[in-house]
Amino acid sequence: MKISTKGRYGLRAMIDLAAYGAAGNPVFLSDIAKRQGVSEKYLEHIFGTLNKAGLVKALRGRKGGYLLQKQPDEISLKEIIAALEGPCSLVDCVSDVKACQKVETCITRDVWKILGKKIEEFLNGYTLSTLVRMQGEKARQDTIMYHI
Amino acid sequence: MKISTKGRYGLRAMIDLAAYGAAGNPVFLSDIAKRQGVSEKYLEHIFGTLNKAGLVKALRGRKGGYLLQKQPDEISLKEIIAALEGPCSLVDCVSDVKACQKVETCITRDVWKILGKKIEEFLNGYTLSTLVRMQGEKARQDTIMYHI
DNA sequence: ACTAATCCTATTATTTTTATAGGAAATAGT
DNA sequence: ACTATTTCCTATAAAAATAATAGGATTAGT
Repeated sequence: MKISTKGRYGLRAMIDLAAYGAAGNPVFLSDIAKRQGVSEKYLEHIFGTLNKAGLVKALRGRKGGYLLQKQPDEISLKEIIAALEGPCSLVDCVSDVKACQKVETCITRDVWKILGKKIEEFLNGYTLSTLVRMQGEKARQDTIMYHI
Repeated sequence: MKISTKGRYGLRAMIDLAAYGAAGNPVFLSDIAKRQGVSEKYLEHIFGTLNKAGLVKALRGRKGGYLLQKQPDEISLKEIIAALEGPCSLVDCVSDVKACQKVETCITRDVWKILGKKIEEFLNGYTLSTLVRMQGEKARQDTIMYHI
């Protein structure tokens, strides 16, 4: 039960994009990759997925780059993770009843289903703007700590 | 973010063991495997893990089989899943700070940490006896439905 | 001794993850 | 038109994790 690099890198990249693209100007993937310490080539794939999911908008050519498709407070963590990691169904039989014969009687399916819902609700509680704000507060906290 | 077959089969097997071994008599792995529709050879591995984790007790030889190491209401889902799937840390840096350089400043780590805790708490809320009871209720419900 | 159960180690096939590589397509500036 | 710089698309591949299978060793009741 781990988040893959796609989800981890992708989320960090989206926060980066929300922070650095706030003014409405497109952000180069190369810059995000550099700041986040991730291979640009790998990030391309991730942004391809995010693009198809309608979460980012790309401008090609020189002076191109990426923009958020919606406002940071309208993009929930759930959407991002769902796009990159697939739906939060912890077992296949929750989203696809044909995945198991015992669907009707199996109690564990119910438990996994509830937990999946809980995870979704949790992720729905955070938007990109939430995270950007938290990130800012954390950085400031660190600075204060450093000066003491 | 999926539960692997080890976790899925293992949990179902533990519920099975709790239900059929309630009287204190050991249960054959072959019987559990048959009831759960899982390869006996594969279940052996899973029970090896559960054994080392101190969740089940094995009796070898003829008339052998498996017993729960503790009472069904003392075994939480969290213990079972932790034994079979590893700790509920969704990213490595939560349990191992050396896994990433950005640990101090990264806000996503905090989010994953909180979510991991939530999942743990959820799983801690269910014990084997809870699930056996729920299973029983569900079966009864189905029977009633069937008779209508 | 025989039988039936768990235990242990090795092997293997498949799938998923984690990338890398190379070029195509688009666009801004010259 | 040309060039530089960006995203886009497809293919490939190495590594790791998953999902088993196989064969025999060990244990214990009859």
